[in-house]
Amino acid sequence: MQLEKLVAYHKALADPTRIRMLILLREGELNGQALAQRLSVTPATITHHATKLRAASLIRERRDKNTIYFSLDDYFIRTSGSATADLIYRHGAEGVSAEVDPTITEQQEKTRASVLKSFIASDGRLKSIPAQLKKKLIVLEEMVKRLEPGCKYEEKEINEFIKTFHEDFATLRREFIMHQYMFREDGIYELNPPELWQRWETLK
Amino acid sequence: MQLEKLVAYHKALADPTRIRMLILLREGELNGQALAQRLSVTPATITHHATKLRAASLIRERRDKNTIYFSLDDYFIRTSGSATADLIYRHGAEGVSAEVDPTITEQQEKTRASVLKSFIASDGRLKSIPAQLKKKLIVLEEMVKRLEPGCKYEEKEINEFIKTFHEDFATLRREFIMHQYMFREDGIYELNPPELWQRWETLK
DNA sequence: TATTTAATTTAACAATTATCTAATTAGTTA
DNA sequence: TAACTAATTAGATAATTGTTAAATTAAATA
Repeated sequence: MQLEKLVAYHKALADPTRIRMLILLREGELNGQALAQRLSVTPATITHHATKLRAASLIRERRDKNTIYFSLDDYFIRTSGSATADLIYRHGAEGVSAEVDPTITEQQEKTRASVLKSFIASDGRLKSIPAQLKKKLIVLEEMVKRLEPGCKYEEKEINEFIKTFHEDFATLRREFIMHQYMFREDGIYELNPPELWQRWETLK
Repeated sequence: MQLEKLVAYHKALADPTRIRMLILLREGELNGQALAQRLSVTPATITHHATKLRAASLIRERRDKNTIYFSLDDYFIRTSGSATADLIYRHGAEGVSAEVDPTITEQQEKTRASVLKSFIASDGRLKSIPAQLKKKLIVLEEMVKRLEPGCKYEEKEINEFIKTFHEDFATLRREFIMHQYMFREDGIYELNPPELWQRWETLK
């Protein structure tokens, strides 16, 4: 049955230790003992979790002599719009001390300007929502910069804000969450720190 | 912490009763007792699950007199590429007895032909992978029709097959799975029945 | 063959969770 | 106010699951 498979997939991702395993594997393959050490658990625990991750096709294994190396299964390649893949593939920068200043080259700035020019009308409203991820992120970031960091917004306020750009507030509000520009808790919306935003500069 | 939220989200979807709640709600709002009856559990159990789904922003509630109506939260709008949303939003047709024959209008067939013309070269290979979902589905379906129903393929075989169309076999193989053209178990790939395929006819 | 190394299995335990029944709360209506 | 209805809470139970220590397997090497 289809349902069981879906449940199994979510169960596989419904445990902090397993998610942390995936985050570690993002940087390359690791063997069982290394994982055990990094996660402060025993090798037996790693075996246990690896079994579940393997069943959900989230990891692969490779044997070299006595050692088994685990790695991410390419099923798990970054999907635009999957918060899970997003967290895992992005987590690297976070762990490595200070935030890298996202320096933007002249060429990138040119791209940005041209995208904004083609999607934002003279009255400041969106002509359309870009379908291409990179362009969409440029536009979303531009919108979100108009919001106050640390300020809590009601859903209605966010809707009104978005409607000054485009009538389809539901879609855009969802994109804000999906690409980590904002988070929502109990119906209240708030800006994320820019380090969490999905960066268009890193694309294509 | 970011990790906890992600785990909570997957936990929310890691239970068959909760998934079935979402599937039921796809057709419209329902109150607690109705849900309890449809799922053959007690109202108390519904309350229990509703609490978790609400915490993950998957459902909303509306009160009318004594009755509380549950509905899908629009956070949960169909995302291209989410197997979960896919199952839930598609499940309707499945439950309702026989498969509806996907009749294709003349106009749709025209669209299809034109898409195939622009993306498939004269030697049968892909010029590029369409970025737009509908076009992508048309092309994927065309490829997948070349595979044998019921036949089990090794990953290597699938890779070879895809490479006769395009060098990026990893991406395309993943798309096959994601859009339910194929399923994978223990590294073996097999065609899904066409009723499960994501239909381009229903889009846009 | 004996030793070493890495991973897995087994058995046990604690924590979490899905479910129920029974009691309670919140809101409506007579 | 009392009676009714729908949902929630509380408490109990059974099943599942994360973790560990100890025993076992598998492979490599001396």
